[in-house]
Amino acid sequence: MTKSVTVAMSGGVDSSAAAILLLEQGWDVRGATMRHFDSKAMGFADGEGLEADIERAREVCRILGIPYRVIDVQQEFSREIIDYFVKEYRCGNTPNPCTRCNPLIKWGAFLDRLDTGFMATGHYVTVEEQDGLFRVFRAEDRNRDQTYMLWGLTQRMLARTLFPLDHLPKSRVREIAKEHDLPIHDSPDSQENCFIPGDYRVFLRKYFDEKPGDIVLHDGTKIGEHKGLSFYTIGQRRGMELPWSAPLFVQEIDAANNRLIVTDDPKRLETTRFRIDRVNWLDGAMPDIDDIGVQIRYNSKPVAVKGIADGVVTLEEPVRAITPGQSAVFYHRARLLGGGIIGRIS
RNA sequence: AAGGCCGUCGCCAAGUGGUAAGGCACCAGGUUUUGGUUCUGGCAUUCGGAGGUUCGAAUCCUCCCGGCCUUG
Repeated sequence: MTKSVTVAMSGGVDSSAAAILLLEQGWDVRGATMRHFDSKAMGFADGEGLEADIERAREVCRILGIPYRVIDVQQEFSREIIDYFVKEYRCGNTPNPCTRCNPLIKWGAFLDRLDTGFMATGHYVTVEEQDGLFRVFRAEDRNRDQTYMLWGLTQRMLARTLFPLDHLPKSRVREIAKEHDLPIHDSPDSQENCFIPGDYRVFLRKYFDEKPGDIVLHDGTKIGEHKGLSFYTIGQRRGMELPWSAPLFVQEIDAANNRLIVTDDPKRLETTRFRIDRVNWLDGAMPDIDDIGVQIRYNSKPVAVKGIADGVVTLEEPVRAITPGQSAVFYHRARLLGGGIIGRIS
């Protein structure tokens, strides 16, 4: 009997190609998309946003001749992701909704509702079973690697997941889509925040009022006024609207005093320690490995970890703009070990 | 009132006769399943105003306007 798998279809090239590959491998393939928010209510125009993605996914499944359905996870998404997103900005943090949505919604509410044993996604990551554990590795096409977003996954989730794109370059994925006459083979790669059209700050204003306050230099001198703390994140350069001899970067968000602390000295953005909360290790526990690197940003190189103890990560060398609310992701070379949420180190 | 200094892009600022550097800010793109970073491109036909000298002026001269400092 053929095993069945549901491909989480985004309406894009990657998940569509994943479905094709699985079909070629002989799987009983179905397609599904999660409806995690109300496109219209969130302010997306017709032809954009989730409903448009759903129609594209539906069309792809029609062409491939596989069943398709939409699974509603709005309640969970609203509670776990949107509320969280707003709350984090409110207290001066910079949330990373994707890394939370993955374990809680996509590999949570969505996966729970599938009627197939497996789920497949269009992520560019590699998974191998070693010593009875599923281990996740960076994609061969490093430019496409998406392991950073998956630090919250567990063995239980990985056991049910397939990543058919693991060894493919993006160019090949596009070819596959084209060979099958999918209308989306040349669709653009990336979106921004999937549930917010345009500027996230406009969205935040529906939940709370932005409160202007002081912009102070690292020595405490007031040099301007900010538009509301949620307009900024650590390391940010744009948006201060302050003429200065050199670029100014956000050094700290002082939510308690509604102040934005900025600096023109990039050295001051560097840190070698940070708190880490809600840690998850893919193996179920912190692996006994010496050579651990941590990546504190989606597009950056990992830095060698000196130690992890009492919820504090110490680095071998300073890193710029470590930002509370963002994800710190641990690696051993190409292998994803786990991650956590960066906290404030008082 | 007199003497001195100064007035160049939103801010800072080069340029003292040869046809407007640069930094910041801002804007537009590229990169990117968060935010941010970063990269690329754009950004004064014009130098407080009006005249004059000159082949040619932001640069020299005259007057006016505005700001700052010093002495009354």
